Amino acid sequence: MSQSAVNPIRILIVDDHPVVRAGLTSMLGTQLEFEIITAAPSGEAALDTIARSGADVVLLDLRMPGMSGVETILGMKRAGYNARVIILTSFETDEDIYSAVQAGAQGYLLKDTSLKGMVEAIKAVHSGKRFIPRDIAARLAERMMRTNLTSRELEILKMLSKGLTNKQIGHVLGISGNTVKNHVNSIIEKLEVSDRTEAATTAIQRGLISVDE
Amino acid sequence: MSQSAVNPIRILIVDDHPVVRAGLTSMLGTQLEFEIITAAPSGEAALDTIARSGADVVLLDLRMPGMSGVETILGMKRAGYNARVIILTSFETDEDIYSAVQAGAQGYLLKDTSLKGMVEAIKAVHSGKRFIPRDIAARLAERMMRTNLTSRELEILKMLSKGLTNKQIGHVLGISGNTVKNHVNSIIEKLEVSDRTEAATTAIQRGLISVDE
DNA sequence: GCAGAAATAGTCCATATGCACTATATGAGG
DNA sequence: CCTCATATAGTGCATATGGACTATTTCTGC
Repeated sequence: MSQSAVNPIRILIVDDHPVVRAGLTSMLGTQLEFEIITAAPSGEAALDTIARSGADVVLLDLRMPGMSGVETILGMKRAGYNARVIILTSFETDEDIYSAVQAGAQGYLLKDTSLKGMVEAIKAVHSGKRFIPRDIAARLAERMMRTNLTSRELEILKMLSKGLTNKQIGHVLGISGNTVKNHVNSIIEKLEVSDRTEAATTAIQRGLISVDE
Repeated sequence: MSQSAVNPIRILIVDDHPVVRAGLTSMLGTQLEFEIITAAPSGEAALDTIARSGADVVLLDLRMPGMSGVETILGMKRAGYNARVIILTSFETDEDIYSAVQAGAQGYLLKDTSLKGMVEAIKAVHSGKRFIPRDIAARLAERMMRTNLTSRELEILKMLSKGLTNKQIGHVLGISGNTVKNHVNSIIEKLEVSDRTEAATTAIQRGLISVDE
């Protein structure tokens, strides 16, 4: 059974930016084999819509106010919807991509992709394949190889990046400053950096922590 | 002389993302009083186009590969084009906004703005007013009040964020570690942070330094 | 149950950091 | 010419940091 205008791929667009919704609708709407069902502004709205319309492919923005892209994917799974998901985002960190793929996204697209690239990705994902750009796939593999920080280490990393000393961190967490020092040392070792300052900046670069939290 | 469909506001869209170009064209094209001249993918293309078409208002993405938004504004000034400029971006640091306004942008819009907001901004800017959202204007004012780092301090801040010690920085710059320490202390004081680590992370947050340089 | 990972806590020690000073040289602007 | 900002260099000191260890507890996977 091949795709045709008679049996189009039903696409749901989920993005909080009006410009992006209009852009995708306008670009993809020119393709005969696609049918844009709805452009939803949020993950909540998407779950609502998908229940009624039964989309084949969901184009999903990762960063949205309220329910994030990853949360939306998980919500879809919980509700038993098995539409295929393509993540669509502008600026991405390795952590973002990783968690989205972990959650069950089948494709990954950058917003600067051309119409041709998007059509290709949507068709690939709809036919059951995965679609992840080569360079991003490489980074993903590297990310999975990398020794991960434990949740405790991540917690301490966040506090350290806000300028807290080991003693202060220990006080907040109710553990000794010595223990914090141990954690900081293993953070430095795992990230292969030379001190806590570089640990903070590389963590931001890799998306392990964000600048505003 | 009032605006009408007979004498429309001529708009040039400059953005490297096909989706955004399509979205803006589709959204603004519905307005009778606007005429979309071209959607150019880069600053270079924009300078070319503006020479031929004479746009009234330029919607300009700040972050583009090649010629940045700020460079495009400066290029326009040098060439003597006096179209009014609205900056349009997704994620912005205070430094970005500041330099764009310094360069001569009259308006500032986030990409998650609604059609209504965009129309308002374009009309305001075209009629000679400035259009900068209240919260962004506040941040801009705060930014201008803030004591600036000297070029030496900025230089040291960059190295410090890469994990270099004062002694190492001194060695690279050919000055004593004591002097570097003095600079680091004034950086910490000016940024109102508690140590070098927080200095690095706040600098990234404010856009004083970037994560990949 | 046992191995291994993770979190906890500690010691020792060399070095780095942050802070409070003083002091000199230089260049820009009134 | 004088002043101010900047960059330079230094001293002294309390504290923080990073590295190398040992050791106990708890939890998870096999």
